[in-house]
Amino acid sequence: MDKEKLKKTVVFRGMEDDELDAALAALGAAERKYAKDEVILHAGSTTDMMGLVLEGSVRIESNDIWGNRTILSHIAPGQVFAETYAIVENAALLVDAVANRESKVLMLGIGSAGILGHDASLWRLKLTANMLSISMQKNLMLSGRSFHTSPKSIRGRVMAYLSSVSLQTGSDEFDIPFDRQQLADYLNVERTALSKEIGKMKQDGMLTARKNHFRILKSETSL
Amino acid sequence: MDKEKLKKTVVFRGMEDDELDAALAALGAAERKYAKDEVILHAGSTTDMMGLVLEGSVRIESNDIWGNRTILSHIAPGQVFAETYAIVENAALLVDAVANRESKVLMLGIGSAGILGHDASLWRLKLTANMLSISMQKNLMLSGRSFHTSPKSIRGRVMAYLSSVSLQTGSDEFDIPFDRQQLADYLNVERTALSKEIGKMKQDGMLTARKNHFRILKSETSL
DNA sequence: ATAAGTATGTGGTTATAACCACATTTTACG
DNA sequence: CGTAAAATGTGGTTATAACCACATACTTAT
Repeated sequence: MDKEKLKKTVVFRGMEDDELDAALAALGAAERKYAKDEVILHAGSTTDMMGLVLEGSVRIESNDIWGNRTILSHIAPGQVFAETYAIVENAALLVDAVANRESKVLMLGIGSAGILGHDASLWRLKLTANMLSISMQKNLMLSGRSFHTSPKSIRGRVMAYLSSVSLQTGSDEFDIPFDRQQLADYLNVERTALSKEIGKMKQDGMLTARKNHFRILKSETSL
Repeated sequence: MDKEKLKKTVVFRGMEDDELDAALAALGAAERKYAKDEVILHAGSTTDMMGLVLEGSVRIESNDIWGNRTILSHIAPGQVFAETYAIVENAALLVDAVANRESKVLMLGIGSAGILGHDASLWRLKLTANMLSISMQKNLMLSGRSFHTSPKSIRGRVMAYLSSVSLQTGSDEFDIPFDRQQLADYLNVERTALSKEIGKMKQDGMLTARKNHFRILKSETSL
């Protein structure tokens, strides 16, 4: 297990060699190999360990009761999975974690005893802070997406999304990081329907748009 | 500021008196009063402080560029707000935090310097772990909701939701914590349309449902 | 400069869910 | 109980978005 690589991951970022050693020992770090399509963590079970992908890749997928499969995300080397389930007690996994191809994963016991409870060592503080950072970042993405997809109409979603970008950039003119297809996927709508709606919004004088460049037009009535 | 009450909040849970004192001092804890409808944190700005509601209540609302307001949540005493924005650097608030009525709020500087960086004191570790717990819990809710509302059809959403509950309870027969209206709101669909769809799913032999009690029927074809 | 490929927009059709008005069932409680 | 109130279900209509087929614009490579 390559320590230099580990020290660059989101989990162990900022640690010194001795801290890393202590952390790995305390967390019962165990390197495991999985064959392609081998299930690492099963939906419905609980875990006090999270996974850190070392090599290969892990996919998170859902298989509902009636047999429909949805792939939710891919975890690349250096990234973690199942961290939420490991830390929140008694939370059953709603998804499977499956090796996408032959993969090496470092399993880390951060559950209950793992993170809190004991001494105030520096490695523990750093680890917890790193996990906090991971979690909050994810949180920000999730709540943003939730907010942008909660309006029922396409127009509502576009407005919610563009408002956010406008706030982030502090301007009413900006580029978005999506092309039409990606924006449609993000907003959970169909591409051509999105194109149509953006067209209508132009006609209604709400905005101008050309490719991924948008300008918001506030109508006089909204003052 | 009542220390006993603070020690019961999600933020300071598990701290001893002296740890609480140290924490409050290091975070520059400042009690502030807000009048009804006074804006505590403005959308578009950044903050390195989170709020802990002591008295009254705070609402999180969004006002988009075209003037549409959406109330997203209410924060009760003992609960926190803006914690994500405080910790994730340079993240502009997408929402306003507004006093719902005359309220007392404890502002806590947990940003950048606030939480990591320094000594490995016990209070810092506990605080960070508490924040981690808050964040992960929220995370779990958000990703669940996102997953349950991402299918485009009502049927898809119902299936995703019921699958999750079934996994959590480990059974194909269970009660859900929502009545029809609440489930409709949660899944972001219209109540009567939901009732209809559940009716169709019964006809199709996918499930039986009576009020908030459901039983999943796996058809032979899905083996 | 042209052709090929990709991204975006548009018209028409269909499926679906919102919406409205009301019937029926269930629950609460005097 | 028995009645009022609340929750749930149903039929019919309309609005909306998905879907399909294709036109147009823009990009890239040769």
